[in-house]
Amino acid sequence: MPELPEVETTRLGLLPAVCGQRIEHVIVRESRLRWPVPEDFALKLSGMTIDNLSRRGKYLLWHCHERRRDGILLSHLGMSGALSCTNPLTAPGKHDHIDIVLHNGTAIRYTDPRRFGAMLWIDGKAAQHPLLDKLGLEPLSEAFSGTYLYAQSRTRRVSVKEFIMNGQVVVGVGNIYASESLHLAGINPTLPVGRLSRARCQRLCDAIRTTLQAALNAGGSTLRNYVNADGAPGWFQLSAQVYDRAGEACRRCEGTVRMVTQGQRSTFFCPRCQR
DNA sequence: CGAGAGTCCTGAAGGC
DNA sequence: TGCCTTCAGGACTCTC
Repeated sequence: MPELPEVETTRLGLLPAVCGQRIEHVIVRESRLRWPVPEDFALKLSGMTIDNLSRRGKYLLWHCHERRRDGILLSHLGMSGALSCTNPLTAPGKHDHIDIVLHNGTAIRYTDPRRFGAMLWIDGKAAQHPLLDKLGLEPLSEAFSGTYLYAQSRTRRVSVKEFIMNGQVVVGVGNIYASESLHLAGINPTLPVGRLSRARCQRLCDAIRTTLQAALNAGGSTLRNYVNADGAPGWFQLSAQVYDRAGEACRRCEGTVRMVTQGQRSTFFCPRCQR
């Protein structure tokens, strides 16, 4: 499932293929995504030139313009979505919901078996949208620090794991990387976040950075059907320290990895070296 | 406002 | 073999 590193990998893969390209037409085969694809979606996109592809959290922002019209295509991969470059003549599969056909003859194909993803259109130049307005800090930005985590968490009673997965605090830390980051930081995921010391918040911040950066360097991770923009599967999960390893030996100490449920999500951790 | 539960969806996995 | 049930998971949305 795409987490921030996968989304960034997708962005980097698509960037050279779409930048400066005019959109010839758009085919919407299935409009029932996370939110219904608007009726006029294809119409709004047609004729637009893609100027840039940026990312905010796990959202991709396709900045477009026409003669006297600007807009942003906002896309999200949900948990099973993928964007790939393809020949538009290639027969679409069962879950190939949208094709964005470019002037150069290639198509950006959006595939998403579970349809948790999204494709929306924002009129105008400003990246203002209810979905973007309340997002927390980018984990790889300067502003994201131990001090920030400490300050934001003082009054909160949720567990540290649920806290770092809250997109209004920090974006892009999904279920896999939350477990991995906490393991690296040596912090028990069930601790109430409001009780973490300054020093531990700093360790956690560093661990989140390190974990996401490592995944980014590796080209994104994958579970089951994730495919990046070049069609190559990632491999980060092969080096997971705790995720999906319940009952197995901790890779850092003599402990055994345990699974617990937090906020209806599974968490993996080593009770021996995460306290 | 914060916390917790509910919701969308389909493929994989397990039980019988 | 095949049907049925359960579960996972991002993140918005609702309820308390």
